[in-house]
Amino acid sequence: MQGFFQRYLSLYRPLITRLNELMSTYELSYSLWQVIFYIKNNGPSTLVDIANQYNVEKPTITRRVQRLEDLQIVKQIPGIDRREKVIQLTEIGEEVYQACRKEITDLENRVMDGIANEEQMITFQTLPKIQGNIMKGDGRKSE
Amino acid sequence: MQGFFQRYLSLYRPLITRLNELMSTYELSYSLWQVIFYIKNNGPSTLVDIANQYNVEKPTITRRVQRLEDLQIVKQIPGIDRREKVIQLTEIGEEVYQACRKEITDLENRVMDGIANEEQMITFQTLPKIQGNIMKGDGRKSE
DNA sequence: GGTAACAGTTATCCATGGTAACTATTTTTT
DNA sequence: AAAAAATAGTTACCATGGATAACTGTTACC
Repeated sequence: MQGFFQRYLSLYRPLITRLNELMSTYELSYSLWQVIFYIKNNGPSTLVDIANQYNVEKPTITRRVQRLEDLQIVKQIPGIDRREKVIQLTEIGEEVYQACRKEITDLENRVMDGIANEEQMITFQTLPKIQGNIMKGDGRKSE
Repeated sequence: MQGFFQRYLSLYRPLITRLNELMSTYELSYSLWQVIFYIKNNGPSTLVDIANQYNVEKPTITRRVQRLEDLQIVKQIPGIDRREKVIQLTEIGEEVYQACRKEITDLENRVMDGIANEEQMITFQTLPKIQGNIMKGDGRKSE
């Protein structure tokens, strides 16, 4: 499938730019949205939970959470393990989630305009398979 | 198609990391590769040509080309319009192109492992349609 | 020949993410 | 139970990639 990477990657910048525009209304970006999305769908979570989910390092999540705390979108709740910082959505956070969720879903629909349902489904299913193949080949532990 | 963006975006970082690893052998990154690829396939080109192709600003391409000149992968050739900087692959550049082209194509094949040809084709065709929909909605000029 | 448009560069800034080194806890080992 | 190892999080610093604004030359237009 020669040229696949090019096609995949040339969509990235327009898409992420669009998403960030969309969320700038709430002083958010897609990277912050990921955190909101995660704790909304998985309940109160630690920074390590989130870092694992998105395959990024801990300091990256530390920063995202700090910004969300500044925006009063998340707050820390007491946990048993005092090493952990368990965070949760605030009420403001819930509202922001609902508003963004709607806008993102709308965009997801618009973006699929004129594309047959079957094609959408197949693309939807194929992307994670590709990701699996890439991450399988990572072979970090095999040294 | 709820959750599409998440699926699309979660593939980005593993993929670009993999590509950059692959090209670090040649002191390259994917962003530099794009320039090499463009002038290989379109012949001697100006910085504006390249910037237009990838929807990035001119200073971004200035930097990429400077680094490729340092690496002796591209060189400037004389043109009629003395404002323009027409660049072309050097002999070293040609060799690097061939080597990278091969490695990237190999990776493109590996990444599609276990995915039916039909699914590959549909995904391949769907991505640019989505991109079209996003960029259509940009409406920059319509103010 | 003067003005506008264009190609490219420089300087500066922003967003995102990585690594290394550290603190504070908890778990494991002995 | 004390020592060592592992874990969660933070801080400081750096790299990449891209944007904008302001600038220099050069060419096109009238």
